[in-house]
Amino acid sequence: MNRPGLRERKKIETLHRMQGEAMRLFEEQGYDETTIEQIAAAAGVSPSTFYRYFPTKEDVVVQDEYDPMIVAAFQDQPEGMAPIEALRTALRVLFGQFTPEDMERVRKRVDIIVSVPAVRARQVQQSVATERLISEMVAERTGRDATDLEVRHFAAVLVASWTAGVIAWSDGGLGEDLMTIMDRCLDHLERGVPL
Amino acid sequence: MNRPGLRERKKIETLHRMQGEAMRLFEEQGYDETTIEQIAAAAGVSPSTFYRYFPTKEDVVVQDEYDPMIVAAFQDQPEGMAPIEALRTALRVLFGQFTPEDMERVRKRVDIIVSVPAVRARQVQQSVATERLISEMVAERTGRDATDLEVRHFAAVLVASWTAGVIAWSDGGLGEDLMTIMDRCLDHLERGVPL
DNA sequence: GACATTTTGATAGTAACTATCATTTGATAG
DNA sequence: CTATCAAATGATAGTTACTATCAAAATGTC
Repeated sequence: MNRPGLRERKKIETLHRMQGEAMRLFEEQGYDETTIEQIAAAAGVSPSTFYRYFPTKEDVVVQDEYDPMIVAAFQDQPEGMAPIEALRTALRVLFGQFTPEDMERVRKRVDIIVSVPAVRARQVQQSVATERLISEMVAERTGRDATDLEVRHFAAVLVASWTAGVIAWSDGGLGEDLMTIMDRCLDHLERGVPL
Repeated sequence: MNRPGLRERKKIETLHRMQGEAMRLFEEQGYDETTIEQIAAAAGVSPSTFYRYFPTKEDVVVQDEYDPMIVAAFQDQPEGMAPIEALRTALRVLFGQFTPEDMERVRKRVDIIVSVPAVRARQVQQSVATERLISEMVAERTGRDATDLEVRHFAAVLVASWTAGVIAWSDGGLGEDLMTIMDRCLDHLERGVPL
């Protein structure tokens, strides 16, 4: 069996070091004021290496490994469960595994995503991929086609709901925790967003 | 009263010429393969002038004058009307004023928005502004606060629904017209996106 | 026609990103 | 342990979007 190996371990370590140093520099001097050269230098690598790990500067903030976890948690839910309910439960399970440090990291990232337009834009590109993922999972679950208007609409609206929740959580200070806000958003959505 | 004047007329003309030439070049040789220098040259202006009209290359596709029209049409709707219904009607009114040529132009723009990630990202930044606009209009109408979670959630989800509709329309070939698709999306949303 | 103001053009510079090739480092077989 | 191969890194040069600044031209006003 393929044990991790020094090579792979070093790569992961380098990746995390670059992300860590980048976040530190962003906090200290701002996103736009930080160059890739600085990030690379702080992490002890060349700019070339930076670009091998992150296709764009924005990715150093946006990139994470949560998507496959969500997919797994979603598919763990029982067949008969309604899609929106399955997703809610999946998120609950995922958050349950997060340490407070994880949450703090997420919050810092979201802060930048919300406040730097270019990063937010990049995040949205990610969301498009997530939408497709949801469309496919939901299509499989309901026996519909993934290109069906209502399936795609469901995915788009759900991602928007989720995003709105995260943003509200991030700039809402320490008011409520993320899951509570998410529940309120999903409830509101299920009722047809009445006002 | 301020009559248009030669100066303003020329500016509008220059703006439209740049957008027109840009769209032509994008169609002919692709978005990424077209430089701002080329667009400026084709429109008979300097690159400096291009940047005075459009802050980014993406804006030449994304920028339009529809937002204020939507706001106006929305505020024309009777007080008592539910927000989602008022918006639906406002859109219907707006589309009614569009010529087939307008629609063709919109479709070409949407094609690029959907297919070029950078442009789509820029469009999303616009959408964030639109969300805020909707939040404020809805807040005024319902007597709530514009920073209220449910108000912001409503705006976010509504913009997502609308966007999903436009995208489906754009790559759905000549199947249905935009307003029909929009109606289906808004209906689906009002019912709580059941599947 | 003279003057003020707005719009444009030209120039130089920064930084993100790409492409390419030589160099180093970790994995592997003998 | 060494020789060899593959993967990862570094260095270099170049393109292009975008910024800042100042001089020149076009337009509006008296």
